[in-house]
Amino acid sequence: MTFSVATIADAAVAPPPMTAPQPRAAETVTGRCAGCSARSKGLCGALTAGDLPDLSTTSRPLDLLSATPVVMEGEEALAVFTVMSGMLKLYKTLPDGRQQITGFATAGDVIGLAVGSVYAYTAETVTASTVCRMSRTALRRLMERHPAVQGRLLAMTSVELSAAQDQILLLGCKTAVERVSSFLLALSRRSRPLADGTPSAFLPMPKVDIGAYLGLRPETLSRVLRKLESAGAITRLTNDRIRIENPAALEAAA
Amino acid sequence: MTFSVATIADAAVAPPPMTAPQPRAAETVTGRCAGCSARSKGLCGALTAGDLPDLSTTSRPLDLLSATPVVMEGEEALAVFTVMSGMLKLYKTLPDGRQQITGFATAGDVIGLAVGSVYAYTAETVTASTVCRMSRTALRRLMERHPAVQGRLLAMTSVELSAAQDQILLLGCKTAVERVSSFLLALSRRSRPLADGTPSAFLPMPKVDIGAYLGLRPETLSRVLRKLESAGAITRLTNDRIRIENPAALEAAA
DNA sequence: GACCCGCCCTGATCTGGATCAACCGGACAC
DNA sequence: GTGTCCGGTTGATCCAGATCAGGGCGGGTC
Repeated sequence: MTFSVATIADAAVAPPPMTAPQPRAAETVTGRCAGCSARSKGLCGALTAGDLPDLSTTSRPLDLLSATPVVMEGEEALAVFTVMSGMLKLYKTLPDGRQQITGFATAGDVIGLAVGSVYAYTAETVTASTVCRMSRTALRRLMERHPAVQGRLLAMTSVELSAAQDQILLLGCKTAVERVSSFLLALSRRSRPLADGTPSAFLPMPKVDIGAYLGLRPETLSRVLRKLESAGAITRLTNDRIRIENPAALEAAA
Repeated sequence: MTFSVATIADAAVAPPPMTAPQPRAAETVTGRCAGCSARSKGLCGALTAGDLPDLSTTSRPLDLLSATPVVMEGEEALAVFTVMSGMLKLYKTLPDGRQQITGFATAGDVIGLAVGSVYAYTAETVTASTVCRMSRTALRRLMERHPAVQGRLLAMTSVELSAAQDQILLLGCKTAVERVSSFLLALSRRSRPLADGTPSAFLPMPKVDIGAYLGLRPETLSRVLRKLESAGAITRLTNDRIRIENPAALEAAA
């Protein structure tokens, strides 16, 4: 059962959470982007403050509940979305329903860039998220007017390509323990350390999604985590937070 | 045992094969690019004939024997290379020696683009090949002078990213039969059909390399090919040429 | 010619992770 | 409260593909 992106995106707009930027009536459209927490990231980081009117008039923020599809594989690629907060999973589906998560998107990431006229993957929120929509034609016009945007897009795509190749290495060569160790290390690099300074990893997505990202069943993931814990490499603080006790041990295992 | 790229590339220049474009003494540098068989592909396709002097003065063709490394993972990324003919394998290596081939490059492909200052993968010829070298600084200058080159680079990187995500799906979800079927179909799309019109696939690389690309051992690859052959989906004409007897059966298996 | 070497193929066996099944505990509805 | 559902965990078993082992063949050198 598929829905059009616009339909879902509009229907699933969440009641405004306190954390999301809410334009006040007196606020100008320029001000909306000026106050954006993701302003320095994503595509927008390539623009100076003077260019903000170009942005504000063409982009529109959306607050989304969790489990909301934003773009659907195979549908016409009409817009791109910059993640402002929250987390999304990007995945591809085989005809028989098997799914492979190709990545998780967080603040600053851009989703929905398509080579052809249709999206190559599905993107769906895993937590309540805020994304900023820009139509494809607006993006094209922005690129023409501001060449730096194209450069930024190239840089971001190159980084993603490199990450995808790392994932190919992981899926093609590594064992279950190596995959999980690599994943936890990568997460811990993007996550703030705990109050006492030890690194940690934040896993808001369900275990089955982590498995679908690493090419493992959730049962296997659970066993590996317990193995790492009993080896003293990690401690499971809560269901979605892991403390890295021994980064060197994880490095060695990855 | 690693060698510097320049050392190997210079040492391994092959005796001029008859098929490679050979600049004659009277030929101008502009003429060299004008006669290039890969002119319309790769980066150069973004340039018009009038821009050829810019290309010819900054790029240099190299004839390479098979099994010659062109760029080495971890070495300083000083140049990019456009493949003019032949085939290269791109791979990443784990500390213990396991290798994952992330792709094969053929005419028109650009290799050596790096996010940071070092190459993220090794590229090595699998057949005798001709590549065209351009320094990173020359590429940067070319992009500044010709914005279309940056656009072309973005398009090529996006296509590669999409291909990498397909490969992630393959490695994360698919069975051995599905992987080989997908691979043969992808190859047959890039390969000319046989004289009688039936599609075919050309596999100049050793079986162990195909395996390293698909995340399979060569023994498994051999068994799967036999299985597909006895199922009537393919016929092995020679060691490096396969006739696709039943594309629909392969599609179904992929 | 004989020999060697690299690549490929085939058979036998092994194993890491998948699959199947059961259970637990927290969130939610009623 | 009770029932249900869903995500996670654990144990038992299975199997696809890895690993181990041997043999064939074509191209190269001497």
